Amino acid sequence: MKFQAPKGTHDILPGEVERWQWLEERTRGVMALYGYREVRSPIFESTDLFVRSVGESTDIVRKELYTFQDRKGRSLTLRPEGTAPLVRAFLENAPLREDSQARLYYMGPMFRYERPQAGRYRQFWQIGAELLGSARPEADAEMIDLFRAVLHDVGLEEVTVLLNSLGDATCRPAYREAIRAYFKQHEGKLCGDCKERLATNPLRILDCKVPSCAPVIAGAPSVLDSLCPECAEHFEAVKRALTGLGIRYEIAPRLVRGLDYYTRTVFEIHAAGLGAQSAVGGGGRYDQLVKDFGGPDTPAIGFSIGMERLLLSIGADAAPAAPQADVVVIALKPEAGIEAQALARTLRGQQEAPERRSPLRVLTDVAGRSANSQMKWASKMGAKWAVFVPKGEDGYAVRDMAAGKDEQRQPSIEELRSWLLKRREPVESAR
RNA sequence: GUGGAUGUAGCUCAAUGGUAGAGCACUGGACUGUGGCUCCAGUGGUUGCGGGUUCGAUCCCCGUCAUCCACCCCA
Repeated sequence: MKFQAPKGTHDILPGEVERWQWLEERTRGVMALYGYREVRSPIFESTDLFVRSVGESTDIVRKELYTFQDRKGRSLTLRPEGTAPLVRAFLENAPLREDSQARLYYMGPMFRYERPQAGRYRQFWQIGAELLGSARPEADAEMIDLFRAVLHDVGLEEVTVLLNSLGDATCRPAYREAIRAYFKQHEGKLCGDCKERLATNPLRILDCKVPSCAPVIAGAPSVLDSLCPECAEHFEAVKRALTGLGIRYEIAPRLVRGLDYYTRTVFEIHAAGLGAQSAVGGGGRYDQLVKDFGGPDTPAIGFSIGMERLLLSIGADAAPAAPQADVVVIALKPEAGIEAQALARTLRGQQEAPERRSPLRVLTDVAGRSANSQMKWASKMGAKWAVFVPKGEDGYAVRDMAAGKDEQRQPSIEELRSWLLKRREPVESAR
């Protein structure tokens, strides 16, 4: 074959796409319940937007961006995450700032140049929500509650919420130096990657999974012990709020996220069945980002969920093939093809006024197959009825496919249509 | 960027150093206007791609591309 989908991308086909549509509908429903409104931002942005927000030393910026130049030489990048674009949109569009607490969400593809594996793709989909304008712990709690609500709505209950605080501009630099000094002392016992991190991003060492690093990490000072009083109080208040909402969590002092803009609260939610990539999503507070972008002082918090991972964790059982048609019009003779097509068109009722419309999904063969084959096909399409043309002397023959019996003939098209509509079952949404 | 496994019909898989087979699917038929079961027949593959070894490779070697898994990191 000449062409194939680019590495790390994939097509979502009928049979699978129904699960996506279902997830999207459920998510929109939950977002609406919490009063969040959707923002659809561009899929590419100025490269600087990501470099300056996500951070120059992060892996995402250093080696995972899809960056290109347009015809005027501007450097653009396919978005690797959704928060920075949304903050940009927030600052660019005054209507988003009307409410002192803006509740926004997005849903769409993100792009990162990485080696694909289970639950990881170069184009992947995220659902994200952002709450801008509140520094209060209630905002943190609402975010995590909303995250859980989305998972709950699609049936994912068995999850672990990991919670940590990274401090703020007051206490983090000191902690960063403390940890650098500590690991410097034990540099000899660290793995090669961690030796590099010592220079680039010492906090990341805390997250290392190499067994030989474990003892050194275990002895490292904890972020939580070095929080300034304000950050410590905020963290305590967030924990109290979560408890108040009945949300269980685990404190994860070594949870460090891969984007530089986070301050104070960070969290991840993990689920089973995802292979090595067990996080269905994560997020955190970013109190400085809006200001860094030149906007007003606007504390904010957000999260993102990986849609592939979410679908993976709630089970890959393919949805039963949804019926594709209610009615199949069968041409008994090859010459009846056009008559079949015309009847199908009328039965669909698409020409009717919208308020009178109750369309039947109607298919008819265009491959010129035998009546026998058309019947087999009608079964496969899940049709409830087969209607035969040409019309007989006493009307249209109708067969109930499930019962396997022929119904009374319908003298005219109008009677045939109302007969079918009367017996039509409501279309069930794919699950 | 690193490591391991894999790559044969639409799908799931088999086979042998001598120019590939099954099941399912698909098409037609056995069924006197009409399906689901059963049966019969048929379509369909330059064995991922490119080189090399060999009289000859799908099976051996090298490269490459892709997929899967793991590392890194994250969704």
